[in-house]
Amino acid sequence: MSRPSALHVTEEPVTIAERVFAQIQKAIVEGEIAPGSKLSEPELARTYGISRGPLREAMGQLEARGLLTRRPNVGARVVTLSSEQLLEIYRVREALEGMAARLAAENMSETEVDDLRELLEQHQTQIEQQQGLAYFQQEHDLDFHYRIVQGSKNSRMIALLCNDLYHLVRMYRYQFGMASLRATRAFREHQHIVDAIAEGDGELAELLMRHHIRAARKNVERRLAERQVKE
Amino acid sequence: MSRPSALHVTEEPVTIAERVFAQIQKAIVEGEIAPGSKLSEPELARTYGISRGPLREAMGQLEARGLLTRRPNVGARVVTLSSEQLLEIYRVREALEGMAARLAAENMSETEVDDLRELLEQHQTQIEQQQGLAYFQQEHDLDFHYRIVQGSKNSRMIALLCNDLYHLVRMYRYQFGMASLRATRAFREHQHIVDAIAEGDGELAELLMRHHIRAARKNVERRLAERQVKE
DNA sequence: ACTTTATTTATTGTTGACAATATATCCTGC
DNA sequence: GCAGGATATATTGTCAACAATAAATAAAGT
Repeated sequence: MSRPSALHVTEEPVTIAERVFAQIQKAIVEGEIAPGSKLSEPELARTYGISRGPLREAMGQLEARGLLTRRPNVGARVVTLSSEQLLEIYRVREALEGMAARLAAENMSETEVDDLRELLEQHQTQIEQQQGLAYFQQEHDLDFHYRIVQGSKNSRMIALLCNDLYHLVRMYRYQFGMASLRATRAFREHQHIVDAIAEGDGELAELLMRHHIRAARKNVERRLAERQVKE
Repeated sequence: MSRPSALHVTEEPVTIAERVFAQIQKAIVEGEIAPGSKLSEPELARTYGISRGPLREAMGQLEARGLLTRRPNVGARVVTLSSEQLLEIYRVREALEGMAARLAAENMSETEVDDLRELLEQHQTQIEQQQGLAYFQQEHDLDFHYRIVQGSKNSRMIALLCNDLYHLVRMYRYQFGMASLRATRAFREHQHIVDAIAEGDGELAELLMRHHIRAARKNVERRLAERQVKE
């Protein structure tokens, strides 16, 4: 089962396992299948109208993506991403996205940079509509970070972040509604990153991106600490 | 099928799929199953004495690890890692291992650092026996980089590098026999990295590690260029 | 009433068979 | 001899059934 991607070529046959993998992934990320919940193969097979064979294959891929864990003879359970794990992911993101920004500065065409600026304009409109109170990243090509990673032209990095980690991050966002409350600042940081990329300044792009992700991590840390005090 | 790890707890049941996954992974990494070769399910099932169901699950996991690709209705093929892809992996490694070294400087205990120095002593003996001509990294706990990543205590990073990428790197080494010819220099760099970690200097540890990986990448680039001239 | 043991039920892991698809082989025409 | 079409064969994807294991329930003991 090859990994489904957003740029799926429609002539290529798609196995049942691949289709169901995408459906279950979406259901998990969006919380329709709750974190921590036990997955029943017979039930899921009935729900999707397939046999358990391809369902198990789909579940294997979901496990490989970190969205669920499986224990032999016991079954599969959707992950509950602890705050420690979320912070771990931010460390990985800092490293990888920093490097991605550096590579994007080297590899992105002028057209691509223009497209990215246009995306930021859309984001600006969005922020204004929310009166500077929130900055949501939408999926895939509408997500600033996703676009930078694509701009790195490093397929391994793209696979790690866009196929794996970003799903986990989105899952956490659905769960805890962690819209960025640093909207205007985050937006400005995005703009600076694009400026550095446009100038082909890889070192600066990396520095700015790492700082940006680190600030987001610290923000998450702060909010987790606040929540802990509340409990 | 949970990911088999080197620290496998023996009381936990191991499915056939997990067992065969490990066997096939080893066979692929060590070149026993040649890069580029087509995998036949009936043949592999006969070889390992199992049915095709768990074999397919194992192959799904191998695909998730990047060791093979699968096309619907066509079958699976062991990857041939191109030089571009190898260089991509070095970029990812530079980013992740740099961050891992930083985290190791924060998280490793004195005992762990001592153990690491001891490993380096063994490595020194090895280099002397080879008259400074080669510096092989052996598997897992005997591999310097593996140990640093473990020292990061970041499970996500460990999963990405130790469970995924390092297998690919080892596969390439088996294929092209790319023992490090910068033995004494690489060894000295390892020592400096450990020094920085021992001092708890995360920034320096990261800088040194990144430089080390970058030097290795440039070395690979140079050798690929030389080989191209030869052809 | 609570704990332990035994039994039942449901689920997970595996197998072999069938359907669908691709590949290999054979045949015909130029 | 080569190209294209037809046929045969092998492989891949899926299904349903069986075996093994864990969880749930019931029964027995204290």
